[in-house]
Amino acid sequence: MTDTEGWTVRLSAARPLFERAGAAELVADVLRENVIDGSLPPGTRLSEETIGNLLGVSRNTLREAFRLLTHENLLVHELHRGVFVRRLAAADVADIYAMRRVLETAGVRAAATAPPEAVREVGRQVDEGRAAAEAGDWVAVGTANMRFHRAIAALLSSPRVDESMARLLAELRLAFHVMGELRPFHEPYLEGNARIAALLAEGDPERAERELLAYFDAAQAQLLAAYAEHTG
Amino acid sequence: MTDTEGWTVRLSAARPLFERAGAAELVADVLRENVIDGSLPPGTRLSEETIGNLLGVSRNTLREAFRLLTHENLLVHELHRGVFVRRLAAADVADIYAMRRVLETAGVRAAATAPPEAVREVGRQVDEGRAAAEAGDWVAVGTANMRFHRAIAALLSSPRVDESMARLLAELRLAFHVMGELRPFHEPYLEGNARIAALLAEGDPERAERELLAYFDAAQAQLLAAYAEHTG
DNA sequence: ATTGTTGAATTGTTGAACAATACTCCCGCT
DNA sequence: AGCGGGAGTATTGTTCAACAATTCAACAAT
Repeated sequence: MTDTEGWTVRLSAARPLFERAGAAELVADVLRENVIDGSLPPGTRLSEETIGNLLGVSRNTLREAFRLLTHENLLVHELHRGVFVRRLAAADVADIYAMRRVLETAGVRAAATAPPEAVREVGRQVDEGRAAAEAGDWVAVGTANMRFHRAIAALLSSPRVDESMARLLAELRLAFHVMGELRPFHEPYLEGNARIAALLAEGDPERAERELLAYFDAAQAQLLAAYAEHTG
Repeated sequence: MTDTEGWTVRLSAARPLFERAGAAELVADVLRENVIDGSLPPGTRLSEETIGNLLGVSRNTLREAFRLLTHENLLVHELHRGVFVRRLAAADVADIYAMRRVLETAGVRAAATAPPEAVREVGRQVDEGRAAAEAGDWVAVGTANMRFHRAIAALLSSPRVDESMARLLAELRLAFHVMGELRPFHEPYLEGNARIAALLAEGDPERAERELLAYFDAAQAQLLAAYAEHTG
């Protein structure tokens, strides 16, 4: 036994692999994927019969999956009318950004006491984004951007914050579908993200926070503008 | 029509009365109550057959209720084993306080731009707590304390923050059951809460934040101490 | 004492049935 | 033509019963 202390934690880390998911969870995963990537646009009605036949599950399990996604704010449930892919109002977009401001600014302020690996992860996502941009893959730039901001919140090392952040970003993707072109929405922020990562790496959280807040204002304004145009 | 602007909000406030809650929601309400007040202690297994017969609902609706509460982090669901009242680990308690620090300090910093009514609500809960303390009702002091902290987070005027905060505090109640006596846990903080409210009212968020952080450290330490004693 | 094995109990999932509600289309009326 | 009203249809809400899959405890074997 060369390893006199670490094997228990390594085993318990592997534990999630054993708690398999039930059918409802699997169905929810599939639907979540299709909602997030836009295959099921906001407003789409999800018929129990149709989806049930499509995925080969019974109505009961399907309803459990619906309930899961409803509580993730990706679907809305109207009594006796069915479930629909959520349509975010402008106020929702603003609220999501409000909460992101809270969580992410707290993240950058915690950078000093965060594990170095967590700080490196922020920079890593900047590189991912740049690589995707050079390849012209703006969808990949978008996901790299999401991961960048998740990494910022993760500086707090709080599972609950991580989960909230993941849910907020998943919700936000519902709003992205109103943006026709992704490039003008993602490209301008590649540089800003790089600046934030650099400021964090060199230990200047105050300026990183200012930079981050500027990003929020710009991105929110841009998104809401597209929103007003799209709905009006 | 003497009322040219307020009737729409009053109507929409009455709206919840019309969208009937399904059976699952009602069952969830009952169970939530019993979990929160300790009738169903952490670790209790909730048998589908037993509870189903007890409440007179079918297994399907019961399972939907279970899922609701699982998503609120009050129950845990283990595949093929059933649902159990959540047992909070010490790490969970610490994490809950970590996220509270994030949300509530953000609330305090937003006090200047928050609606005056929201600031008054903070002070109101201080008074509630004091009144309950004089009456010797330490359970009521506890709920007033919860509402006090919810009011602080509510200074951000963000529905999503409010919901997160409500869930965190509901979770935290699971931990309170290890405290035998409530008085020594709640009484010391009445004065601190009053100071925080006063500092907010007179526009000194920096000191309010310091006071609040001191509260978090003290309460978390006290709770974790009781935890260590109880489990060890 | 540890390791298989068996069997009972519980959960997971399905399909069907019926009730309650919303939606559609057609009819009669103005 | 346009506008209600109403019957019929389609969909969801809820329950129930059955079977499959899995866990758990008791027991047997080594």
